[in-house]
Amino acid sequence: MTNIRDLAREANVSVTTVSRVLNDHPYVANEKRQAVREAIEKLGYIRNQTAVHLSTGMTKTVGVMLPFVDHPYHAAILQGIAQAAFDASYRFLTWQTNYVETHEQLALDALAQQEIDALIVVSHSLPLSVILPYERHGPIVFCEHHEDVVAVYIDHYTAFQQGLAHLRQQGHTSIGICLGRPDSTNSLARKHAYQEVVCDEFVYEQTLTIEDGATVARRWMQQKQRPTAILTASDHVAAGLILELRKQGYQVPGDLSVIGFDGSELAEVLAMTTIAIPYATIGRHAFQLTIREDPIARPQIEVPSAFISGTTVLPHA
Amino acid sequence: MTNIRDLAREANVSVTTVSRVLNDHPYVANEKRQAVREAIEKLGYIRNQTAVHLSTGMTKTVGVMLPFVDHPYHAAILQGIAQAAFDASYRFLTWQTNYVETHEQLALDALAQQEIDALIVVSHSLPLSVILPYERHGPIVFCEHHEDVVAVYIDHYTAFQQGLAHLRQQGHTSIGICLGRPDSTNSLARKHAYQEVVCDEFVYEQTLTIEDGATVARRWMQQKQRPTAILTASDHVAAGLILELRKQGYQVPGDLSVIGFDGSELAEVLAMTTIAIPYATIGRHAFQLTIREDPIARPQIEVPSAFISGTTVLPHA
DNA sequence: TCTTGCCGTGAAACGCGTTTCATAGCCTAT
DNA sequence: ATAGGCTATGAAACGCGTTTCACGGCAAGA
Repeated sequence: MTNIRDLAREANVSVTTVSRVLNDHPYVANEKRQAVREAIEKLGYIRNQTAVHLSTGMTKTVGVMLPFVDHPYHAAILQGIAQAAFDASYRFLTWQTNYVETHEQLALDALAQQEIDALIVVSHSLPLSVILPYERHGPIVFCEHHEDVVAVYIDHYTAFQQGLAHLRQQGHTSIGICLGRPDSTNSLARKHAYQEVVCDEFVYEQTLTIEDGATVARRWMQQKQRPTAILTASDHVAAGLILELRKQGYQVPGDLSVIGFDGSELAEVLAMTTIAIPYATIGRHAFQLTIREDPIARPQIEVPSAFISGTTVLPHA
Repeated sequence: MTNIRDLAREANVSVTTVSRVLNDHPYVANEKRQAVREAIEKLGYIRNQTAVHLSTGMTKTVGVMLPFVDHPYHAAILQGIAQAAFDASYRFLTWQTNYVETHEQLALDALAQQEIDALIVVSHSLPLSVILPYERHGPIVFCEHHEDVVAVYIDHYTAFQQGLAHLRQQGHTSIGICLGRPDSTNSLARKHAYQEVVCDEFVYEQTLTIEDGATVARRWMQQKQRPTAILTASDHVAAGLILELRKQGYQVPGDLSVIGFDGSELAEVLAMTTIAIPYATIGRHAFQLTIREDPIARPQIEVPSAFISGTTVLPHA
């Protein structure tokens, strides 16, 4: 492999000058610049990026810690990160953690070991007390709300309030909710909004996928005391719920009103009442925050959710 | 930042010995090994990975070139890659290209510039004549079939034949197909299978998403001459098609039989007839092929598809 | 007793681009 | 005429871990 010293020799200049040409620095005479360019051409030189990384002390790479790359919600955030990173000529490394703490730790290690310049935590199970000390090695941005961290998030409390208010306006008093991981930050905020207005609790936990939604449907069908409406934590869960109910001969919204969450394509095609979240925007903001200039301040960005009226909610008699 | 020379000084050994301790090499006396460990502890040493990368000439990182990170089909492959890479202590960098050739080129550049050790091409639009020369910089593995390249793929020709044969057995003679990018390798294979058995062609192109499926439904409804069955190139397209038709009062499979493609959760909950593809397996194999020992041979792995009988196909009178 | 051979250790080279600092010529403002 | 500033250029240091090579010591096989 030819390196810049070979180029310098070939072009009769110093390595400094070669480096300047490579980086488009000014203060290089045109003849020398030309000579270096010819040497590059002649010797087929290709810049070694790992050397650049070592030399500059940065990798122009951010890490992304997320539980699953193939779940629609996370993939949508990833999409936003991918786009913003691309625009800024950054790369991103992904740690798919499955919420396993030792796997999450590897992403933190990578930050400490200077493999990445910054870390975006989409979702985590390690406590903040473990994660935050790593901020001394580089910016860490969260995609969910915590006090005193850099974060871009949506207000799940308010979003759920909106959904619940809508159902109550429609006369529903017996309302159920579907949550993901029961103790996640987001679930706690949702449960909080729920418990403020509801007496009889119908909480379905660990619902993440379409299949989980179908499972909720089966549980609902077997219940003696049933809610007349369910607010879910994802369109996929809602879709599984709706489709399974209909498959079994129930009416949605006739027998059960359902509200989704995400504002996905799936909600659109099912004409689902849902709460739209701009996930790609979250990803983009998160990336932007990693490369912000001020490393001291801890900005927080709240992105808005939007209630979308569809055909899966009916007034309750 | 403390480095191994600081450690060597602190522990009264040479940097070589420190390196050996760090890498668990034998031939280090226990006292010295212990002394180095204490120095690491005392000085809070953290290995600089970029230096390791430069020194060893490899990054333990593979690149993934794919059009979209948030499309179910690609995300599923990514999932397999993520898992296999994790198991092998590798990382992966993702280039989301949107099929833009200049973006694809950046992934190739990264391979040449030693940012990644190998590249997995999930899908591409650059011609092979541009891509293959980069094999001299590291292994390149494709997730679709081409002659004389390292590849892991499914036989779309045979898979489509299966679907078509099923429809014909059920008495359908007027059959339509949905394709993605019309000139992609996979689409060509599919079209090939289709044109071998069908006279009247109903080809719906550029279908990738649920929304695209709904669009196909609208087109189908407006057609005078309509197929009685449609074979799609993805479950999402099929789902959009089915749900839109039902929303408009048509019967599936009564008015139109539909076969999906992927074997996704969505197909399962819709009890869709589909062709299941083990995408995660493709991703895993692809990763394995990047770190294979023999860099000369060009192995190919064909992964099987599986016809899954559901409730979206009805015999034609 | 002599030769292998393994254990243990370190100096120095290596991978390679960036950046600091010093130097020098030349022009402009005072 | 002189100080100050800009253009140009290169030597050398820097970032930092790995690896090659050489060498001393000791034990086992010949």
